[in-house]
Amino acid sequence: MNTLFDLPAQTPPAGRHAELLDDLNPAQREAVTHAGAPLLVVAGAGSGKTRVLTRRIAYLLAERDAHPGQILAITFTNKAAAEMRDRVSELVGRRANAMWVSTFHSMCVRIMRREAKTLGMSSSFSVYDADDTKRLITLVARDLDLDPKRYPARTLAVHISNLKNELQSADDAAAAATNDLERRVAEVYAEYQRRLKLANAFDFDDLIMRTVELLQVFPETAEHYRRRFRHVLVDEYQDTNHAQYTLVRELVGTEVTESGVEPAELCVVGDADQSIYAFRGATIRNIEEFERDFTDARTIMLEQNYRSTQTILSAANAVISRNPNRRDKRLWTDAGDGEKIVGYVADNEHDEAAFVAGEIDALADSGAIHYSDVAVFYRTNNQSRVFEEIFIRLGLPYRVVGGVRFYERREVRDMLAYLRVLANPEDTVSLRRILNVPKRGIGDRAEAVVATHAERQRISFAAALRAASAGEVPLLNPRSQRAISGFVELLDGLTGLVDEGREVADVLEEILDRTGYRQELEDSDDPQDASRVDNLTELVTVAREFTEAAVQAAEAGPADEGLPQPGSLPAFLERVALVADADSIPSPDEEGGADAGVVTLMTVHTAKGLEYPVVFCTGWEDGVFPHLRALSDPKELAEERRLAYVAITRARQRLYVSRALMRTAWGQPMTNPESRFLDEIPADLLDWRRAAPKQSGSPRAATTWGRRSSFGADSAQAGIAERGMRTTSFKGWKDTVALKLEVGDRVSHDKYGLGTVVAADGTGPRATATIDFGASGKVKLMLIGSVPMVKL
DNA sequence: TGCTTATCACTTTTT
DNA sequence: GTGATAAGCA
Repeated sequence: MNTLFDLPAQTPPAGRHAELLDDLNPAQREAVTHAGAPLLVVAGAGSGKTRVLTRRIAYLLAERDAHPGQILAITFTNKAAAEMRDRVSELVGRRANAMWVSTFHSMCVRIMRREAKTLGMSSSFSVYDADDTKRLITLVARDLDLDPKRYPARTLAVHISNLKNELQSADDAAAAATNDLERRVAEVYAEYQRRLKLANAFDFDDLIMRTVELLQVFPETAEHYRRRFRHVLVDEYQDTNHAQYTLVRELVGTEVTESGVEPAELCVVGDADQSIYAFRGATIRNIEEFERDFTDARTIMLEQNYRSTQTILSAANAVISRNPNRRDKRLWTDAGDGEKIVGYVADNEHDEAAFVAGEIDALADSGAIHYSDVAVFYRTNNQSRVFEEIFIRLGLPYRVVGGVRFYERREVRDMLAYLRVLANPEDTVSLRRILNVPKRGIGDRAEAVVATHAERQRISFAAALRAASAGEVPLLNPRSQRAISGFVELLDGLTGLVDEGREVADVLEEILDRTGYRQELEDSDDPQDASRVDNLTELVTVAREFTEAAVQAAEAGPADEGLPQPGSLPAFLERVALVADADSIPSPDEEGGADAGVVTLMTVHTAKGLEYPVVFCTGWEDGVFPHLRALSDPKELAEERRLAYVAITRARQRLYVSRALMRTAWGQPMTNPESRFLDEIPADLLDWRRAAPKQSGSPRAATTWGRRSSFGADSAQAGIAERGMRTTSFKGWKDTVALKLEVGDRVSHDKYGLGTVVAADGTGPRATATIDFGASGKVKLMLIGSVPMVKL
């Protein structure tokens, strides 16, 4: 390791750290050395973004006399944060430890732990993740007597989250509400927020929003952080939402404060073309408007790519260029054209998987690659199944990344809920989760009685539970009361262990024993429960290692400010809440050697930020990728296209694109037309290993279908006649008596593809619609019964 | 209280 | 096809 700055005698004078710059291209160098005005680095895929960021930090320390403590670098994932810290450490040595390199969320937790009291919270607050949030909203919605069909918790949660991302309070939401749903959401939001506070908890969105609030309402607090952080760097800026953008602005400051604190130096790095999280509130507005948001801002474009062949880049450029209103950017490389992109049209998803498996096998046999060089991408998680089936059959080693995560498994979450209650007794969601887990005779009825008591007495659920245990809740039957007393005693006993300072893993073991949780699983004959036991054992191991790591860290140096006692229960819970297991992705370079590694399977979203020598992009069909839900909305379609761009640009040497003519979804077969993105790849870059039958060039499947079947007025019964060979079918639509269509509606038909309603006649069972399917022509269809078509 | 059966609805998910 | 919730019954 190069520990330049730990060796004072050898520290060269300023201006001599040429090695920080000499292997950079001119644009990169400029991004590293730029000083003063806010800087936006537009970093195309594979253009050396991380290198620029880490070098810039090293440069700030070496050449511009910045202190590590003045540096704040913000990322979205812990993995990215860890990588950045490591790479800076390699350049500057241990001094890197004094920097704040963290995710938005852990940064906020860190600030809030210190400032919680200012906002009326205790610093032992819990952090609620999506699942906790949904549970609490379910409770709230039930208490407000909302019909769960009309207002599902999921929907409410999404709306509330969006509001928070826009920094809208419940009052704001109520004031702005224009329809029933919005009014209900505002109501739920207000009550949900009240309950969060009662539970001494923040949800993920709160962490950001309330930190913004803190900085805005308490200028002296804001100034404290501004004084401290003179350099703020933000990675993946295209993924920031409004709240995060505001947070950055507040941290940096926009003008000199009264006491003379200048705005900090800001550097953000991002690529609007790789923005794929709009559905979570990310807005590329932040990157597009950077120059307007920050006066005198400077923009530097990184377009030279060090990852892929020119063929791959040309395909990526061609696809992404179809997106409207985008800043033009063209990736290039001096690495040469490389192989053509291999295309394959499979009969069905099994055929597609077999092709992929066969290809991987052949490449591996030829010695050209290791399994770990290969990644298979798909749009949705359920597509992984066919690949797994065939990989298992062929004995191809693989690994699926994503899907149900370790920390989302029920048994793990149950144990964590116990721990959270021990750390924060007011954590109602966790408390109610474990109330009757494992079964101990405290049923829904008893729970409801306690909840009502809490509400009436205006006390917390925890307090009401204690009251119930002491027999102070008259409506409770004696049997339930005994059960509750037993539960309260159990918790008290466990709390005693924590107070004694027993380590987390020991406490976990005790919970597993004393609650009978482990016993119950071991006695079960459900094979799933055996793996649950394994997961719990794993959790104990994780906790054990966590404590050991903390002990070692404590020997290495003093504890960091703003963090819980290392190795403690709160520290463990924080790690689990904010770190999860994102870093479980095997990287190609770590594997190899004697071990050829495994093939990696994942969604395109998960693949962002990764790269592989060989990439299979599968399921490129309209309705799959781009996803059906995105077809009707140009904004969502543009996001799908960015997703395609991300997928393509993950590949270093070889890229495969495949689709299936027919695919089983939700138990029913459906045919999908070729993905429009396939069509957007220039034909000369593609080598079709197997093309679609009966077609030249690559006309849309919908077109072919439409031309072949001669639909006229007399085939108005098409919707019924074709039932047997129906392709798409979704339960919700199958039994619709009549699809209500109006002129101008957009529809998606199983065979004809997308169309626009040009005429609608008749009502009820005689209703018909004339629809213009573009290239497939105009078709008149009956709307009765099973219509293989959806309104978009 | 708790087990069984019916019903539904189904992207993506850094934290 | 699946997994998650809700009503129905022992």
